[in-house]
Amino acid sequence: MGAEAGGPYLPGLLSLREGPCLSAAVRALGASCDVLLIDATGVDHPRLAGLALHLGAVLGLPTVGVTHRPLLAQGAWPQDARGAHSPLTLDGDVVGTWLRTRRGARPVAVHPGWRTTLDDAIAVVSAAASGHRTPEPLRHARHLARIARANG
DNA sequence: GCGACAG
DNA sequence: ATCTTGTCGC
Repeated sequence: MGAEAGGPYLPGLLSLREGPCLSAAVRALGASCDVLLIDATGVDHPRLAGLALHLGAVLGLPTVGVTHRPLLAQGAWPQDARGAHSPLTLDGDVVGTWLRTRRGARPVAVHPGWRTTLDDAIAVVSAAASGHRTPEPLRHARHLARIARANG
């Protein structure tokens, strides 16, 4: 599978670098899915078009984004309780939410993506986290990426 | 020119 | 992202 980056990493232009490779990879799977969990933002973007939204539009698949921190949006952290969440706003609009996936760990930023709502996003990330800060699918993907990188 | 803005 | 060091909880 072609794994060439589409360009250098530049804040706001992540989809230019990761988009081509990711869309090709998802298509290569040849399998259907209910929703794609993307390590990127949605409307929280300089042009309101983060990679989670971009990829979902290109593939025609629902997406939910989750990142360590917001790109431009801001919001106070929720209380330190599992499942607690607080809004992330950009120019007065709620574009995502902080979500405490695990007690004692800093919250993750959750972003509604292509054809998903804020509630959908929270539900998907909460269910996928299951006790860990990072959703299991993303931890698994990173694990596989490390192994692939170690080989050739 | 500098700062910072996903990864 | 990637790297290193230190701390905490299971």
